[in-house]
Amino acid sequence: MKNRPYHHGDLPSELLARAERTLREKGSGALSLRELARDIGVSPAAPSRHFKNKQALLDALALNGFERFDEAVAASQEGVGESFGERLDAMARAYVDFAVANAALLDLMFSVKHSLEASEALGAAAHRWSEQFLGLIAEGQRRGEVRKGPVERVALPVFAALHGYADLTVSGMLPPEMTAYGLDDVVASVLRQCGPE
Amino acid sequence: MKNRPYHHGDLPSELLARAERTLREKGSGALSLRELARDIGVSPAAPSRHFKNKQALLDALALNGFERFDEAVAASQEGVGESFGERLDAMARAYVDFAVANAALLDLMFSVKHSLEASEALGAAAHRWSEQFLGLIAEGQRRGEVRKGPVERVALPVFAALHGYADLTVSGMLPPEMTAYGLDDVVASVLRQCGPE
DNA sequence: ACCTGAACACCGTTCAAGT
DNA sequence: ACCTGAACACCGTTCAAGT
Repeated sequence: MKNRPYHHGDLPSELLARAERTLREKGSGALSLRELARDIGVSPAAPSRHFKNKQALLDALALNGFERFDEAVAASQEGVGESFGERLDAMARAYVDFAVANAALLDLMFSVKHSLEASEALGAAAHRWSEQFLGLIAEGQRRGEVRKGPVERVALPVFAALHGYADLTVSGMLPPEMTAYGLDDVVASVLRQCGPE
Repeated sequence: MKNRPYHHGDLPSELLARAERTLREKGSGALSLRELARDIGVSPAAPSRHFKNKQALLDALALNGFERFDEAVAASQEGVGESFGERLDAMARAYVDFAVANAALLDLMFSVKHSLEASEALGAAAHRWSEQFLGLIAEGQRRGEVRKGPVERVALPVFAALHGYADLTVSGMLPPEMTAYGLDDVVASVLRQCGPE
């Protein structure tokens, strides 16, 4: 199936793919460029042609993660009702699902230490996602289902609640029995907090 | 001042102290046992007498962090009014202050990968803090300032909002101008969401 | 009991040299 | 253009040996 034109074919994407797999399976601490190269069957110096250093590979992984996150969030809004409650619930569920399925990757995405070049692209990807979120709140306001006020300020507490719940779930700080109704409770309380009047 | 009885005196606590300093100044990635030993003026093998391996030192750091966190949260409740709003505000502020002042440490505390022996002690420390938090909510209910219901379920969305806001602040995902009123907005929205009826 | 010295197997990164 | 081979300076960890 895999056609290696000359030396390898597409080392960069195979590096990314393998890196993400070990990220998922063994955590970010266990990610070694040399091991990656070994598994792929290439010399220890080969990766450096495509990623300046290890951080560059991590940055690429994070960027890729944000893009898929954007897509997942956008997809969650398709074929769902128009009410704010339904749309928020769908988005919250997409958020938490992504977080659970990509725990180590999410950690990377929201980690502080990114190179300067990367944080530009990362900032853009994060911005695209925040635009989706702000759009949801703004539409809720237009429909009169969310209270008035500057959209960023109304959105922040909502964002904090979703992000916090996702983070708590992923880091295992939640009593397991709570995962059953936890998100429902969070969404319900956000709706209560957002309501007009 | 420092009296070195024979070989060093108190290597374990000097290791912890230095480790936390580099954690704060250069992040968790830059923490090296060998460098620590070098700075202290001790052989590379010396640390292993006191911490079985690197993870054990990280565990000890995290545990220590939780203890100080517990204290800071408890201290925030002293000399503050009795209303739920005031007490919640004080606790939220203590939470975020600690998070900002100890970003890398907090990351460690809420990180997934702890050894099994450590996670027992860590779980206990995390439990003590959650007891404080649940106590706050329960008292709010007793005073009729927080709506009724199982205290863990009422508390979870509140906890998620605080934790999420702290995490967003620390990871720099918040537009800087928002840090001025962000926490006020979060606390206000939590109060709205918690209110009875 | 506490630490040293030396060793082992591993890193990330660089750079000449090969194809 | 893409990769290899070899080297460099660093790791964490172990273990005999010293005090």
